Amino acid sequence: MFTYLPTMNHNLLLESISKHIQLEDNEQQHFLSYVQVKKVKKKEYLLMEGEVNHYAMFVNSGCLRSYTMDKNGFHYIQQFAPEGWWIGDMYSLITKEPGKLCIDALFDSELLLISRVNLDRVYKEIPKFNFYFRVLAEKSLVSFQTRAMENLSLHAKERYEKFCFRYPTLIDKISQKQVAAYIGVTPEFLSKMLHKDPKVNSDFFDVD
Amino acid sequence: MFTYLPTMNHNLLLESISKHIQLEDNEQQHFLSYVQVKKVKKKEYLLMEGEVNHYAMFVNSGCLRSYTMDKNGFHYIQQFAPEGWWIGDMYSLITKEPGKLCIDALFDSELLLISRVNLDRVYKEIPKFNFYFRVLAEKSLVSFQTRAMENLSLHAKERYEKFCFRYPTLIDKISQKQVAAYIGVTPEFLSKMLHKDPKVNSDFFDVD
DNA sequence: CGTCTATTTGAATGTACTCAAAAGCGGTGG
DNA sequence: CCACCGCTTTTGAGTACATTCAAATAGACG
Repeated sequence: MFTYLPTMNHNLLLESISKHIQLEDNEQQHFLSYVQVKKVKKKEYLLMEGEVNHYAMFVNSGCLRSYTMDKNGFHYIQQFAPEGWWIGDMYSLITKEPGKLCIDALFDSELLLISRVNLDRVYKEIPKFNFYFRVLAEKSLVSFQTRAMENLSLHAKERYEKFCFRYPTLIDKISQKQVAAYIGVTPEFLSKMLHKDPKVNSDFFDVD
Repeated sequence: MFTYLPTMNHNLLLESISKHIQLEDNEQQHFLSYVQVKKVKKKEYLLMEGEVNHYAMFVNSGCLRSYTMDKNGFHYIQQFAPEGWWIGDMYSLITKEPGKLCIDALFDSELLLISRVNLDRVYKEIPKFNFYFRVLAEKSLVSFQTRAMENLSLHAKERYEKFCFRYPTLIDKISQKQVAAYIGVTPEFLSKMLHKDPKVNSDFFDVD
């Protein structure tokens, strides 16, 4: 038998889990036996439109993104997943049917994968993971409820500010094109928006 | 001691639960002891902006809505909750902090309420409810992920069609104003949209 | 019946898109 | 190390979708 001792690769994930539930040593090892490490290069696909998503993915380093495409080839980014985030096509994971999301890597990344099949085993064998993933799903739900409303009610500039607030570590790492696809405008418009009216606080220049 | 026999009021809820988990008779009674019935009149508030949401609400009959307001007094409807739906301010329920949602009744309605405190007891005393509410949260998550993307990528007309698809029972019951607040347009624009270009399929009228 | 709210309609306006073309930037190969 | 290629960013002119404001009409409810 293998023993599944936690390695450096698992630190971030175990830390996330320990914030919500307490695992016995054997439970931890049992859980980690269901987890595999995967390294991907920038631009590598983890899921393509129309595929069934077999894995929930936890990002150890790097950054993934999930997005949909419309008939005109426009991208709409559903989520970025920097270090410490989970990502996947929840629809496909739940229903086991082909989904509409693409997932790929914005940078070289290291991931932890847990297959849907193993996830079901985890729920059955270590029921407290129902609690962990319930809490995660609820938090994610709040985040998407908020974004759904923001996408209706806010102008592009305000959506840009929300983006900056939500992903402060990404602003200076990803291209404007990615940001545009997240806030739902064309790259051309985002460029114009960021140039005109450069948010100069005129108070700084007030001279008598 | 009271006994908490299921009444007609609980049928819909028990049905929903039984689709996901199986309860022993004593578990069912235990659960129902945490649930209270509430009747509300049309336009009655269940939660106002800035309040802490103490109850998860299940709609037995009638219909609730949750919405936010912007500085101009515009309404943006996050969700309708017709018969058989859960509703609440998930942010406030999770964090125990004041939320930004308002919840009120579109029609006279009958609700089942379970307080956050009792919900925590349920999770502790009948852990399989973690499974039930995890599955619900995941489904709701998918729905809001989808809507967040739709609100970025679709035109008003397409968002209207999605609304019709999502709430087929509501189309002929609620006012255009409510629909406008859900799809994120002004009532004036929705009115124009529904009048011009009345979706006549010209094939039907093709004469040689 | 009267009042209040929802709906309709029109004209002027604004936010964001489309299309086009030029300039900038990064990586790769010779 | 430079030249080239592909992709991103910038900029402009014209357009489209949706809003604002205003006013008239229709509907709902006590």
